[in-house]
Amino acid sequence: MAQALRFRQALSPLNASCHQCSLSNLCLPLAIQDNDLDSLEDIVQQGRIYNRGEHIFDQSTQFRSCFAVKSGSIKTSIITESGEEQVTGFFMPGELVGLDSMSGEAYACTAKALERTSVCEFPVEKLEELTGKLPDLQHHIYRLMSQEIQNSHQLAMLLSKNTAEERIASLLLSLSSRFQRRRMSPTNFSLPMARNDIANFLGLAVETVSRVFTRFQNQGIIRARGREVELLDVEALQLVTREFSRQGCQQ
Amino acid sequence: MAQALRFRQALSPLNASCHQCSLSNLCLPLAIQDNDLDSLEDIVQQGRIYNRGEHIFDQSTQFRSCFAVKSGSIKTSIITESGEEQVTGFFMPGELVGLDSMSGEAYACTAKALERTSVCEFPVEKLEELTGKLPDLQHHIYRLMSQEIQNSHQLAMLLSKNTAEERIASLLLSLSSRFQRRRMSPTNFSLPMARNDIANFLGLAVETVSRVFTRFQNQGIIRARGREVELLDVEALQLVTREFSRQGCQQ
DNA sequence: AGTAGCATTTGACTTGCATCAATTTGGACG
DNA sequence: CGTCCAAATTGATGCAAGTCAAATGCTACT
Repeated sequence: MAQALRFRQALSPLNASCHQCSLSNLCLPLAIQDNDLDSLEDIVQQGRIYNRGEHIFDQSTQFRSCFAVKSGSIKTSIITESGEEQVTGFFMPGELVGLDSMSGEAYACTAKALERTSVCEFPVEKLEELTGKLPDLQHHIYRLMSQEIQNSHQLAMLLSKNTAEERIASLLLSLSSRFQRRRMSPTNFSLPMARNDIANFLGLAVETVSRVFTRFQNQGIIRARGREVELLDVEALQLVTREFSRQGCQQ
Repeated sequence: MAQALRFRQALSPLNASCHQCSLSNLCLPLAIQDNDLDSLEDIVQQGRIYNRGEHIFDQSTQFRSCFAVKSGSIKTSIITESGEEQVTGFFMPGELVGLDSMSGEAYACTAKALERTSVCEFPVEKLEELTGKLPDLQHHIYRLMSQEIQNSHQLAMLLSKNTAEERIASLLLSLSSRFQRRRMSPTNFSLPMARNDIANFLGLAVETVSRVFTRFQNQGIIRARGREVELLDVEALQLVTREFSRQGCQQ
């Protein structure tokens, strides 16, 4: 019986060790030596499973850990005193949530499961201790945080310079490439988030998102039924995201 | 002669050691023990002085160092292939530039001196080595990077949810508090950047920035002559930034 | 299976800000 | 000290996207 249990644990994606985890090369690419992975594994806690809509943490939670998404997906958002929400990101398997909270006592944002989601938990205290010992791991964390800053700058650029169509095309392409990284279809996937979240993330009204989706559909660029999306013409999408820049060139 | 030179070095703000630097408690707050400061000082290079408009680095420069602003100010921006510019931040004395570039080979943005500006240079390789040895310093860097992510999220929120007036009020208040941190007047300062940079940063047209400035002036909230700004009614400004939220509350 | 309560879509109308155009101001420099 | 060019201001107009309103589609729950 104990044998059977151990066996089950080894196979279940939810309890997979870092070594076995199919995401380890996303979550902790190259950087980490095999024996370093052992040390990391010592501090990783298998997080629980969250149902759709459940909070992993919110802005009143004391900051304790970062979380790697194992399966499912998470949205992070800032909620202002007045209840306004600003979605700051969507996180898919292999991506790390909580890096923006490494200053301050409480989390800087609220993280909510968009669907049934499982995570790995990295207690920061132990993580910092470990990165002090493993230069490669430290370097990797720096990279991830820096990447997070860049992503956010890209978002700011999108928000300040691009039209609704361009923003949505960008998001679709971003999702596409992230599905591809996980060896899933880059052209046929189901959106983990609601139209509302897309709109909020991209600084648009829901109605506008909806309209752009149907416009893209009428142009034969995508096919969308609810959350199911098929990218029919990726090149056209890429063209949309660059439309603005091309105009800039012509001047 | 050698004596005289050493003496000059010790006093000049441009060559001040970290111990002597008046900014050290901004740039490296509390976190750093006194003897740790020695180690840090060993790796810090006294950067040169940049004239207004000079590049500290750009997106084609190989990433090598982060820079702390000692005097003057810097603007960072992303320049797209098509020449579009998106200003991503303004950096004043005591603030650290380049954290967004810690992934990748080249800098993620372009940094330009807004006025005559001097910097300290931290070669990343040595910095990473040092943070591996000094947990407090490592923690501090994590904090700074995390703060940078949060700032960028705040900017995204500003861009996606707030009106022109709210954005500009926010910027003025941000500058105000940063001047205050440096023990300078929080109500009477001169903008280091042009209207153009403000507009770009806030996702507005220059004309709009100009109009909002005069509107604020007519309302008696500020007084502005070119780059010289006086905040006459800080509370009113704060009220402007919250106007949106208040409406949200009323619903 | 039926219903309640959201999420999404579609249409009609409004508006804040961009754009275009024309001055005015101001700083650098011979 | 005047000249020149870039920065800033001001005015007039148009449009992309927001808002309001209503219909339809989902999905979960009893």
